Amino acid sequence: MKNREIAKLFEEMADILEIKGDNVFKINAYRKAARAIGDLSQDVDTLMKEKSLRDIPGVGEGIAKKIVEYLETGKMSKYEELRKGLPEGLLKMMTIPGLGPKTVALVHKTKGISSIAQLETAVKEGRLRDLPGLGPKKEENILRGISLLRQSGKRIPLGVAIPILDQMVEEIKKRTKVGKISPAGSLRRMKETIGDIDILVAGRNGRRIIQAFTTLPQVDEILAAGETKGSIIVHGGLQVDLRVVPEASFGAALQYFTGSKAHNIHLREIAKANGMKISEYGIFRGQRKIGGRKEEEIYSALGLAWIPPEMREDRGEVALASRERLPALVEKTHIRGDFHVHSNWSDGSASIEKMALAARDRGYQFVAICDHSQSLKFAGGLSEERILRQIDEIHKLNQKLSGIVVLAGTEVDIKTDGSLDFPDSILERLDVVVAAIHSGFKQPEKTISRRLLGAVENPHVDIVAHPTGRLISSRPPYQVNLEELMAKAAETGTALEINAYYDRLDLNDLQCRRAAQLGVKLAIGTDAHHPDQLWMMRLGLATARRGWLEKKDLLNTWPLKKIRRFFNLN
DNA sequence: GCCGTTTTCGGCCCGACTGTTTTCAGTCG
Repeated sequence: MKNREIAKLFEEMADILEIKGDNVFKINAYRKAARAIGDLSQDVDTLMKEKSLRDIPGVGEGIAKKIVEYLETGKMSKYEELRKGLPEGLLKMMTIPGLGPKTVALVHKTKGISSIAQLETAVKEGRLRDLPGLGPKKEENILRGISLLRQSGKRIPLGVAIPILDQMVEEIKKRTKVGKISPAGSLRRMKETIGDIDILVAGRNGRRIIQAFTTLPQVDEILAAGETKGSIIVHGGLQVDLRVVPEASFGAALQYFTGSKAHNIHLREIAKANGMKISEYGIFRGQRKIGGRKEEEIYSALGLAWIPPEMREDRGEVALASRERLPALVEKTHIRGDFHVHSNWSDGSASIEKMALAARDRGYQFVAICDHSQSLKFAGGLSEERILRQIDEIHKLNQKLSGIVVLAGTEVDIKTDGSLDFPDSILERLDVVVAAIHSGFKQPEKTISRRLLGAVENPHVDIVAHPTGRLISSRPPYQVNLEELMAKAAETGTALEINAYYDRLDLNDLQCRRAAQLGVKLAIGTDAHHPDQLWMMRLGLATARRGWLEKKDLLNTWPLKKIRRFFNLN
């Protein structure tokens, strides 16, 4: 799958054209195409063979030709040509916050600067003073941008950002009187990683609210503090922006700042084509404001159904909203249980009973205890004898507990040779068999795919856990032919997991969507090792919603009876 | 470079903040 690779090339071409001062619309066209290609759930190679590259929105004759050239020859001549004579360092300089293409081009042209290090030295030696538009403040900003880039600049997992947000919102509420307050941006869309946190507040006294915000104890640095916008860096290097708007514009602002950018541009195009204009203050026909207090007013003025934030990525949702054909996304209240938690029998830190009671407190009807299997020594994997004892213990516990059913399960290892870590005689005694790869991540695609396909074909395996093995902040996915895996899972009635652990989210949003298209059922498991981690169901649910899943697609929403039938249990 | 129930040419989202400006450019989201 070369999608990401190609997307990156176009993205880089856009950066280069920007430095060269080329037509901004052409630059945007490249960016738009790059994003669309990066978002594809199907292989571009397949699309090329089907002659349907031009069906990708934003891909026209020119870009399609470039894709074909790259897939056939491994090279893109236009890219090579643009790259020629352009130091790598210039593109790196573009990533310094506050520094854009104009400034990069200026210092390169006039001072021959072509790397971040050279830029830093030049500023410190005062060699940029004579340039137009470069005063002392700007020099200071460049240095700060460089240090900011060095200490952070990375996106953080959603599951790390959410607790930070919750704490800040509490603190702001304590310190000043605010009306409505809501996260916006990628956090509200529940994207798997967050670049910065956006908070939106309805209130009258902007200056006072911004003041309360910029003096929070978490603040490391203040980047901006105006009438309506404050921007800070908190400990750990994360940027948090807060905006204050009047109550009458709150909906418009929430819509606007939630994005995504591509989604908003799409809406604005529709508005413009129909003689309207959208801004964060409302939707207008001429001078007349026709909506803005509520988010729904923006969408309805455009003839669209309200679109859930998780879908706002310009991946086809706008067209569906115009035809009243949006999927009815699965909701929190639909969730009846968790398919994958650990106990202190393996590497969890709480007893089975504690996990069960915590699940009951969350309103669940069932929870599956899926401890590791024998090979996983470092995780305290259960021997055959111990898992039989655990099954007994779970049966006894179910006699005792009311209001929650504990399912006896396992997270059985798929070993490097493709065999499962328990014999069928054990697996057939379990309610839920979750199979997963924990070793041999570097094996070639054919080998890994064969291991996973073997697991899916085993009649006792109900769910394949974290199917790609990626860790968001530290490990790329292993090589697996997902398309083939999904087809086989659909055929055998095996579910694929949405592992909701904050560093996994595996399958991810687009993969979920593709799976559902192919008729695969999904099952969220939090992989919680402690009762305090059960909340991550929220992350798994978000991933499901971002993957456009409906109630029927997700086993967690089904009654236990129906689940048992799907798993072929009596 | 893309795109078309206004268009195959002439458009292509919109506003805040900052800094260095005396009316605006650059950057960001």
